[in-house]
Amino acid sequence: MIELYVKNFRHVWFGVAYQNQGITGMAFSGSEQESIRCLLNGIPYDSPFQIISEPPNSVNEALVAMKTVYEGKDTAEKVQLSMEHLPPYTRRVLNAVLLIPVGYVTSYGAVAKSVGGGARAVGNAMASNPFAPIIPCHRVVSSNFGLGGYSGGLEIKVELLKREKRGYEKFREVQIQNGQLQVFPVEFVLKQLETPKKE
DNA sequence: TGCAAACCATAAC
DNA sequence: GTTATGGTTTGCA
Repeated sequence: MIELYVKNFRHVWFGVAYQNQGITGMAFSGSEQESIRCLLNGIPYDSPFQIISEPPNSVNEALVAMKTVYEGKDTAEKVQLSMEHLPPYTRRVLNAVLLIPVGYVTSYGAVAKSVGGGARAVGNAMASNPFAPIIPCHRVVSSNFGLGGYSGGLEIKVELLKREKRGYEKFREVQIQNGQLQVFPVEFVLKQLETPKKE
């Protein structure tokens, strides 16, 4: 049995799917219905589920963590995610993306270089990320610092990035499992965003 | 700048 | 097996 939990923080509905003592998916949106719909999207069509109001501790922590990331604050605690149901490559990508610090972004190609595979494959992994925004796929953008895409809508992606602005100026590298990943200040994206289109 | 061709894991047939 | 499909990238006119 899959259990679904949704909770409203300041007009945003955060939801978590819980199965076998583990968190298998999450979603957020402006309406309760939509959040539940997204959660259901991530589970097999005919699996039984129920919506529950009293979440266990781990779920509650996840909900709070989601809210924290959503608001652009620095995340303190790590949430335990179960990714066994995901394809191996997707898992590698998601684990790498998880290490992108607040205030920085990277590109699909850069992620690809650090975990193997190609940029488009990384894009696919992002598109199927069940753990947004905890796994910060919003911090992955095009190589030219264009936005790229976002399943939840590009506006949300921009909002999240704006809130994560930290005033960094230089790129840097972070250690991931078996390599390094270049990350760049989120400002690079925001700046390019406001460059006026030329007439 | 714009377009075409390479790129690569997954899901769907 | 094979094909189709992207939240890409790069090169070249």
